Amino acid sequence: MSQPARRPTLKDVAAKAGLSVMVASYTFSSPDRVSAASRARIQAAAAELGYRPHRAARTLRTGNSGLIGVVVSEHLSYAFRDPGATQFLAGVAEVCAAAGKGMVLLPTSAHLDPAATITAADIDGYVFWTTAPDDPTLAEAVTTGLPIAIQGGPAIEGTTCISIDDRAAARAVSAEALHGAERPAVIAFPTDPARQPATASLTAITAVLPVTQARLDGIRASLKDAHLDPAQTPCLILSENNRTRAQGAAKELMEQHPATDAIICMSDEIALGALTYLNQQAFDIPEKVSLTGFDAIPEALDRGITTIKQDLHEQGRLAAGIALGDTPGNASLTWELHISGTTRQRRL
Amino acid sequence: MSQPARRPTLKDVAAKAGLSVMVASYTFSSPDRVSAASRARIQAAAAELGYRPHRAARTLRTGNSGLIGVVVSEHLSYAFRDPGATQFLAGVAEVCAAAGKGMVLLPTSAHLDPAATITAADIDGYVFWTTAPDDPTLAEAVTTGLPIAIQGGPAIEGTTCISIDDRAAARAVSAEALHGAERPAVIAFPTDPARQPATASLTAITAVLPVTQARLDGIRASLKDAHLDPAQTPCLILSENNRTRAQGAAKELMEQHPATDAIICMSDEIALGALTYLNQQAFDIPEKVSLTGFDAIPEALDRGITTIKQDLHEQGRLAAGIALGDTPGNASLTWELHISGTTRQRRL
DNA sequence: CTGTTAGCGCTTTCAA
DNA sequence: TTGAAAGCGCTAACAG
Repeated sequence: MSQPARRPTLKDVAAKAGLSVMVASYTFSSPDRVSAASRARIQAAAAELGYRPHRAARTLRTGNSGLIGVVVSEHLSYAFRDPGATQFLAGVAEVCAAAGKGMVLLPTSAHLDPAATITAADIDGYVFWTTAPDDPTLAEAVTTGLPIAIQGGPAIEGTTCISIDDRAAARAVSAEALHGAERPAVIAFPTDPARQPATASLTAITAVLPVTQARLDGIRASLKDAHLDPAQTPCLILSENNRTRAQGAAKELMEQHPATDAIICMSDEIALGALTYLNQQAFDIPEKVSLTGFDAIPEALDRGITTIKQDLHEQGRLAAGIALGDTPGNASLTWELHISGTTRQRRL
Repeated sequence: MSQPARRPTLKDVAAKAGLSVMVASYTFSSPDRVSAASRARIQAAAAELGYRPHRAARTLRTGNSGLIGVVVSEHLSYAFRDPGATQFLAGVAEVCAAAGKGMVLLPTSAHLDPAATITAADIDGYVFWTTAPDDPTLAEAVTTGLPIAIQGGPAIEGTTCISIDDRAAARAVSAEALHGAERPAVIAFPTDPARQPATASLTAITAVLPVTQARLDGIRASLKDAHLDPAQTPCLILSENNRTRAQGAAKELMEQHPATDAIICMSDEIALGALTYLNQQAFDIPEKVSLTGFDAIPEALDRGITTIKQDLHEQGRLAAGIALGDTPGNASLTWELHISGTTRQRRL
């Protein structure tokens, strides 16, 4: 009878090589401490047995796991739907891959205990995608004392916030939408987790996510800059950052406010949906209606949307670095106004 | 002097509650074994100390980690770029979230040791996204003896392949493209990892990925069904499943073969790129040129592309279930031909 | 229902 | 350069 299949351990390897467990251990963790001859014997034995280091045992002993935890909002699957999140996470993935680290997408949902979530894996650091200041999962993560990077804020003690100045950028891009406009409107991100779609006056709105709030503030500022009244500016709040919904919202907007001559969209995803509707209806863009987005996703650039360029991919790389233990440099993140075909020229 | 901060252990909790370690352990793992009174005392002590179970220790002891490993091709960031992968992974994510399991995206790249990759985390099962039969990472995963689900194949001993009959589906959708066509062409996925773009006759092509090969075979079969010659059918091979590249390929195709009257695209992503070009050039679709895709991603449905519906999201759910230990049911996966505006009507 | 004992596989510590 | 011992935090297996 052969032995029942059992995963070989260092002990097995050592026995096979006729050396002590420690020589085997050193061979994998600090090869230089071992003589070349011993090293070779251990390696041969390991190969023959199909030995593989046991990660959990190593983690238990050393205290780190080679994994970083990524937390993306309420629905994990959102990570694969939102184009911004997607770009950001691709950057995170790149750094993890280069460092040979794994990336754990942590499940989050209202009915899961945040503590359980955060503990669900042994993790060396966390990356959060845009969340609310009172996110319990975030609070839980902070108590671990591990490095935490948060894209888009909130800026919280014990974490590193990776974010451009959304307020300034939103102000700048809105200003482009507002050239020659008298009756602007806004299509906005959801303002709270419940995600009720709604229409309101711009002054009446506050948002839970810092990013959303900052962009709203920027838009309000640019309205004032242009001597327009936020209280008179309709704002459609979507239930999701999604181009199909945005298309519906644009329809609703133009039917209820047919004189609208500028649509400020809080993201390119929204702008793409609005653009589809406007094109279908053969609105003259930008002459009759101007349109702006935010984020400069490739498709928006292709379709000539005036928007804000920010490098979410690079931000992902940065965030991953911080989660892996880089000391957070104070490199302030840049954005750039990308003026294209959906806005009217600045009058000289 | 206060104690140096140390993460509290079960022992601390037990001591504080004046009970044994095991009562504390049971309180977390099988609460029913413990009297309500003890449970309450343990919970109170745990809360006060900020106790959190130590995952690695539990993993070391029990042998499972609550994590599943996801392997996506060469570039991890591809997981967040390809719309098909994205739908699939959203499904995986959903099941993981519901089960309270984490999802580890394992880094893979040519210069990383596959063994290291597979070992990079303690994992209870694997999900692979479409890979090649000789993928060394896959081979390594198989040696672990853990459950493995592979979307799109290869179908390999020791794994569960989650896939529709791509050949039959490709044959069916191509047949739609070919109604009334005499000079068809194909725009195809990359055929090998080196991903050289190329143009060739359809007969000359073989592909590394089973999915690609099956779709090619199906297309060839439908050409024969229609008494057309695969050897006369140009096939453009892309370097990436990407609509921008597909748009360029469509341009190249129509410039070099202006009489082309049907374009069979291996995915909706490709079809969307081709459609953009054809629309720009004001080709009459479907009268002058018909067009088909594959996968039924939402945008393709919106734009009226004739395509194959398959539920990648559901396949992701299935794959996750298998990786989490479900016994692979033999539910054969279905697909459905979705006929829309980009193909000519079948002649009666 | 509660407690004791042993040990998961590895690496730190210290000694040879 | 190598080795023996100890123990990381937890839970399976068995008593009581």
